[in-house]
Formats: sequence, C-alpha cells, structure tokens
Amino acid sequence: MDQKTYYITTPIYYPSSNLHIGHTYCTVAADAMARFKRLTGYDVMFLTGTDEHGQKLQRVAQENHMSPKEYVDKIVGGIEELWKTMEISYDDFIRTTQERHMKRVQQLFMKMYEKGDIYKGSYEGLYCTPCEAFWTETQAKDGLCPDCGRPVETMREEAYFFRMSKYQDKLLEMFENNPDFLVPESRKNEMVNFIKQGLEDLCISRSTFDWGIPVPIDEKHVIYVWLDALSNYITALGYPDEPEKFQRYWPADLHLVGKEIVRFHTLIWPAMLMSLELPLPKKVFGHGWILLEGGKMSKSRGNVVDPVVLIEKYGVDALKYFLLREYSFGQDGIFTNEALLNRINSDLANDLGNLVSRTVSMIEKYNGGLIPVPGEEGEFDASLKATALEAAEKIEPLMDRLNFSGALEEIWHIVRRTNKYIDETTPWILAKDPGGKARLDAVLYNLAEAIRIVSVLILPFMHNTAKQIWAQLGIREGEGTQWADVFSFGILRSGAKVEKGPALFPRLDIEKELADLMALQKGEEKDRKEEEKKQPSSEAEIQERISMEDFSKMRLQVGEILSCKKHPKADKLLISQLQIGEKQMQVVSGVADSFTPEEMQGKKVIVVTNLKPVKLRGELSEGMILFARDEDGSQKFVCSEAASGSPVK
RNA sequence: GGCGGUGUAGCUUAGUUGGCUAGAGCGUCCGGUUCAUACCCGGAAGGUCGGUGGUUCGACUCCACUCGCCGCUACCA
Repeated sequence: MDQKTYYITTPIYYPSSNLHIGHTYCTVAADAMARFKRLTGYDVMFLTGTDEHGQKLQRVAQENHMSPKEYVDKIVGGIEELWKTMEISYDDFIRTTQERHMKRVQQLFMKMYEKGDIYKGSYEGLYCTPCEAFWTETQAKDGLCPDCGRPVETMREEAYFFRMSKYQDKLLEMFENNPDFLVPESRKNEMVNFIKQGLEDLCISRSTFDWGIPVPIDEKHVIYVWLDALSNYITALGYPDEPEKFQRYWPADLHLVGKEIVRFHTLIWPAMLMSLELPLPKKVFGHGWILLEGGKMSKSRGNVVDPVVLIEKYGVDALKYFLLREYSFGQDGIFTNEALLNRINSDLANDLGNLVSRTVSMIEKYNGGLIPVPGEEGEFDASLKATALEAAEKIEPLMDRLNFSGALEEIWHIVRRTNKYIDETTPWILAKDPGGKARLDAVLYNLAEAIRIVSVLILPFMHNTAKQIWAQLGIREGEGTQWADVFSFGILRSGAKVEKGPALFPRLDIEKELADLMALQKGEEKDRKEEEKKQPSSEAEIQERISMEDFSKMRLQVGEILSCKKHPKADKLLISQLQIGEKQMQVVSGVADSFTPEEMQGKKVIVVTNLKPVKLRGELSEGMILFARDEDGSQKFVCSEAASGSPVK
C-alpha cells in the first residue's frame, strides 16, 4: 500500500477537429513515461482527456448541423479510437462534459468564490467602436482614440474574475524555490518576466455563449476555459467530493504540456491551486512541436500527417520509436517522411531486427534451435556484458529528465555492441571447428542474453516488439522480463527453443514508400478540397446571400496605384496612393507579406471607393483594394485594363 | 513593432554549473565479413560551434551588439 505513486497527465485536447501527429507526440511521450514508471515499480495514474466546451466548438458544431454534444461525441470517439490504435495505456480519460467533472468544477468555483478569490466585475474600458479596441485612460487622452482620433466610449461587460493579482508574489516565490518546477529551464525565465510585468485578474466567465458549465450562482454565465479545463487534473481524481484517489495521487508528478500552454499551467493553474489551498504539481514539462517543412502543422493549412496511415503501413512501435528517438523532447522538430523511413530502416530493420534475425538463425543452425548452456568464456565477453548492464543505470536518470531520445540511444549502444560482438567472435568459423563448440555455445548464449536485456529495456517504448523478441527467443513472460532482470547478465534459460519468426521490421524500399506516401497525401488533400467545395452550398451560406440592393450600395472602380510605401508602424500594412479618375485617395492594405511596394506601384486594381475612411495604426485609409486569395493562401492582384476611374459593375 | 525561442559537420542533432584534440546517428568514400532483413563490422573525409566585439589564464558554453529562421501578438476597410 505504501507503493510509490506517479501521476502523469497530458493536456486535454480540444476536439474541434481530428488530431494529428503533433497531438499524438505528446501522448506517446506520456505513455512511454507511464509505462516506464510502471515497469520500475510505481503505482501509476496516467490521465488524458478532452476539453469540450467553448464558443469555437459551439460554432463548429453549428456549421456541421449538429448539437455541440453530438459533435464532440463524434470527434472524441475518434480520439479514443486513435489512442486505442496507438495502444496508449492511460488509466482514465476525462471529458469536461462529463457529469463528474461539471459538478466538481462548480464546487471549485464556489470554494474560490466563498474565499473571496472570485468576484463579479466587468470588463470596463474606453472603447473605440470603429477600431474595435479598448484603451486605457492614459492612452485615450482627452477621451479620444489614439489611433483614429475619434471619441471613445465607456463599455461594460459583466463577468466573473479570479484574483490572479493576489498570487503574484507567491508565484514568484514558487519559481525561486522550485528550480525544477518548470522544465526546460529556458521557459522559466519567460514566466518569471511575465509575472514581473504584473498579473491582471483573470476573467473566468463568459455570457456571450452558453456551451459550458454554468456558473453556479449566476445562470447567465458559463465558466470560461481556464477553470473548466485546467481543473480536470484534480476533478478526474475525485476532488473535492470523493477524495480517495486525490489523496493517493495528488500532487501530480508531471504535467506534460506543449510549449504554447506553459503559461497557463505554470501561472494560472498554480494560482488556482493556491486559492484552493492545495499542493502544487511537482513538475511541468513544456515540450516542443513537431513541425512540417515550412511551418507549424495545422488543419487549416492541410499539411497534417495522419498518424493512422503511418501506423497501418509501418506499425505502432515504429512510429512511437521514431517520434521519441528522432526529436529532442523539449525542442521543436521537423517531420519528414524521409526521416521516418530512414529511422525505420537503419535503427529498426538493420540494427535491431537484423540482429535478432541473425542470432536466431545461428542458434537454429549451430545448436539445433536451443539456447545453449554458456560454455567457454572468451575475449570480448566482458565488454559486451558491461555495455548491456550499464545501460539501465544510465536510462533511469535520462528518463527522469524526459530525455527519451537519449534513453533510446543508450539502448541502441547495446544493439550495436552486440552486432559488433558477432563480428569479433565469428560464430560461423567456430562452427566449422568441432573444438570450437564450447566457445560457440558461450557466444550464442551471450548474444541471446544481450538481446533479452534489450527487449526489456524497450518495453516502455515498443512493447509489441519486445514480445515478438521473446517469442523468437523462447522467453516466457515473467522469466527475465522484469526491470530488475536488466541488471544481471546470464539469467536467460538454457534449453529454451527459439523460433524464427517474420522479420521484426521488414526493410523498406524508401523510394517506393516515399512515392506511396506522397500519393496518399495527395489523395487526402483532394478529399479535403472536395469537401470544402461542398461547404458553400450549405444552408447557412445561402441565408447569407445579399440582395441586389445591398450590392449596389458598394461602389467599385478601377484605380491606378501611383505610389506605395510601407506602413511605418505596422509589419503587414502597405500604404498606397491611388488615382481614381480625377480623384486621388490613400488606401492601407494588409498585403505586405505578399507584395513589395515596388510590385504594387503602377498596377491598375479594383477599389471599393465608398467605404467609410478610417485610420489604421495612425494612417488614413479611404477605401479597399481587392485581392484574390490563391489556394496556397497567397494574395494575387485583381487587375483591370480599363481606364482609371471606370466603374466596375 | 512588442514579447519569446532558436542558429553546432551535406542532413538530424548531443554538449547539465566555462577546461575538448567539439561528440553521435544518417549520408558519402575506402576496407573487412557472409550468420543475417544487399545486412553487419572497421577506417576516413567533413565543423573558423550564425557574425562581431568583450569578460577570462581559458568560451560552443557568460555579457553586449548584429544577422538569419521560427512562434505568439498588434495592424489586414
């Protein structure tokens, strides 16, 4: 009962669309960690789940003509299916729409409210309607908008706030006293600086949508993401009304999060826990992102790698191995098909798979398929044993630092050392000489034994492969397959019957696989585009159609860009002087990332000439130049050959 | 523009408090081997550690400035 516990969490994912390899990255890492801790004797609690509330989901569901609940059920079903495919060993899956979570969030809200840490306030600010911006009193001198110079008005929106500011000093103290709280360390300075700039109270309710947990004392409001989502880590443990698990596992040993949500997990979440007077999590790890060549992975850009496709083609173990071996967990990494295929071939097929294959073959050929009794010791044995035995010692600290890549590298040292051992001892020569039998037996035994150690070490990362190795070496589960067995060399059972199986990882024809993957990805892209094409015919779009009357309100004319320059105070804006017939006007456009001012100059473009003038970051814009957006997202000119000033109808 | 990250061999990268002749894997070239999934083993070539300046006996490691890339963020009438 006094077994050491280990509580590890992933973020709860937002099911507005299907997950991609970036999400699976975090979960795979958490899974490896959870398996490692179980293997090394901990009572592990591994939690993952989904964050299912919020305006965005409500809207996406509507677009798909579903209720929010129907929509999230569908997506979450897919996520659970994916975790099953990837053999993620989570102990609990929390959904923020579950009753157990909702009621507890309300209880948490009340605790914090009764303590005085939640108060009803309002967004209040000086608001400039045309600029859609709030200004502070010092910014809006004399009640005028600093951008466009028009009068601002006082706006108010009622909301509940959490007194973050109250915990500012305590948070700073926490960072000072717990240097290991946030890892990697580079992220820590960022947070400390953020706190020092001053923390504002946090708005934790919304009244502009209703897909959320109602504020218990105010039906008009729902609880906003922070309190709803972050608290999953304790509501899943039953806090506060069923505290048994909570007492056992809290505080969490590790919150695994992406670097983009480090701030929420190291400032807001601790502050909330402080308010609840609960212990803080021991560690938050902010991992990097898996990027594609050319940028971050995102559904909207369509450059998403589908983990299911990769698993179907190459297996779960290969994908997991690749993700954890190829990338440094704290940093970003670039995913390419080539990298994946090369890893599979060189590390898995050539090194490990082939080692098992040649070892089993030799035992079959030279010893009738039975693991021999170790015979005559010889040169190289000590070195092989040393390499095999020291790995485990090195792996433990590496795993505690979430250095999966380093841990796997350590294991592959053994694999390479063992391959080398074969070359050094040349069993095929020993086999030709009857006098070499005793030495041959020792060599074959040592080979199998080294592989046995490898098989146990890879258990947290690739348990299927481990089991296949056991099957081939005639190892029964429980016989030398525990973590403790990795510290002694020579416990493999002699006389066991080996059985050559199919190749662990068949060698891939990289050229062919690349072509296949490319074709698959193209196919997916096509499907996606077809789906997009269908979208505009949806009812919502039809309702949005405008009348001829609406259209005729707009005045479109051909204009020539006389000159163009960069906006001095904005990166994305260009300021153009236009000749529209007899008139000239200035227009600001957000196309600086597509065109240089030189490219703009001299073009005859279509301009909306009767828009209300506004100031954009201080520069007057009297109209709007029309651009077309290409499928890759880039802007293209819409030009006309007609004379400047010609009406466009 | 603001905030932050990052920049080490052709590629992916390690480098925990400054002491290294800067490691590794892939790729390349040369050699060995045949038990094995045309695999494995050995060797070699390849780095002014983005640039400049500073601190120091000594800097890839610390400081300043600078350039490149990336992210968040404001502006996209």
